[in-house]
Amino acid sequence: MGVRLAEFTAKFKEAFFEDLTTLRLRKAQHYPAATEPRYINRMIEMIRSLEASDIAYKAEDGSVYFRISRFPDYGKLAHLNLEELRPSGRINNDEYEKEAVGDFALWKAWTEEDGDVYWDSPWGRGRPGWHIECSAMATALLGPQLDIHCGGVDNMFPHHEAEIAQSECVTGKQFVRHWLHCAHLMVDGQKMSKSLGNFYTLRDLLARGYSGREIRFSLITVHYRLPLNFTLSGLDSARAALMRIDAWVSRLRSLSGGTPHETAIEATTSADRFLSALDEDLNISGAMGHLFDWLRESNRAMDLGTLSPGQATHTLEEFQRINHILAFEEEKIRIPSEVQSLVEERQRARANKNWALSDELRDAIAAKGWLLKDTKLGPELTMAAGR
RNA sequence: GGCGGGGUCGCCAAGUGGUAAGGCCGAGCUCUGCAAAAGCUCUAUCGCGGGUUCGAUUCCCGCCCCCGCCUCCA
Repeated sequence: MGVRLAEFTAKFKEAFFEDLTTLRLRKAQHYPAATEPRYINRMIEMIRSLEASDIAYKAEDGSVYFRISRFPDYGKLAHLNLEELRPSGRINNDEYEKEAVGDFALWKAWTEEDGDVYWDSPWGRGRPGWHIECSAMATALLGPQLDIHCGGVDNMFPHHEAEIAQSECVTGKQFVRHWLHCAHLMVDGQKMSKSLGNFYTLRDLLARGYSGREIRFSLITVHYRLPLNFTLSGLDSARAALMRIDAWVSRLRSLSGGTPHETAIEATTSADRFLSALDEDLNISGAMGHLFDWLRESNRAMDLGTLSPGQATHTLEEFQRINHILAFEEEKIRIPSEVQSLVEERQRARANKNWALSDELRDAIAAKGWLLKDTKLGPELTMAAGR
């Protein structure tokens, strides 16, 4: 209350962009805001165009609605037959001044509770409807026709239907060539919702000691059209799988050298197999299967000593082709100096074969939340995941 | 009720008309000051009942169960 809209939304935007970085998501070229004047103007323009062709009408409450009877394809995307819709009880007919229940708002007349959030329009003060915002911004930036439009399945109806209706009535062109609808995110077997309180924020998970790439891995493992049940044990298995990839990469690195040389075992080009799996409607699980097959095969070759330095270099280069997509490389973790000095002290104890002190120091390090393991390349630290 | 998406090893998850990828966990072995880690190896007959077929987890029919949407919060 009393907080300006822009001020209120700023912190959420900031958190959103932080999250993108944490999850290693490539940034989009544009992040349009529906409140920008150029888009508000475009929305108004579109609504005027619809009004001119008698598809939009202004109702008594001052709001402008889309007359869905003028767009026969409305409901086609979601396979809904509008005549057979079951009244869900959620609509209170008397509350609206619409001609038909299904008509959706293009422009909403200002009401008391909108406060200072309003724009002037040919229909008076008000604000745009949700659907027109997307049509206006999308067509402004991408033109009248989109190759791919993504969104959650839950938005298929009515939102995507409305977008199609508005856009096509204005531009006269097919709005979207391909729709990619992704399934819901579930948490611990239930739909994630505020009322159930069964949600984790990215910050919660980071605070529990999980890293961005572990969360990324966990989220990536399921096909986009299938619901993903997010669990902490899923994160644990992501962590284990990533450590295995890390170990493989560092093993290849220490072996690599010289001129890249193709290996006999992956003459079938593992990276190609990975990528062509993704070409099949983003079959990430199939692609990951290829990655791990490849990992095992080259590990076996290294065990047998049949992988040459040049082949190791080549394998790393091939891996980069898919890591470009996966972005699974290890992150630099910041080790507190107090922990670091304990590690150094322990190394001295080990050099003196003082195993008792060494073990004691490892416990001390563990008490500070770090897991230490001795590898051929020296001690390695991992942040312990909490519960 | 309508529409859509699912039910595959303890958990996660691919896939195909000819007898089931992969990951995690577990077990065994190797390595190792110990502990780990890491590497290798091993582990399913695909919700239920019919049908089609030489052969079905994969096709058809019926049923059961789970999830989502069914209109103005964006």
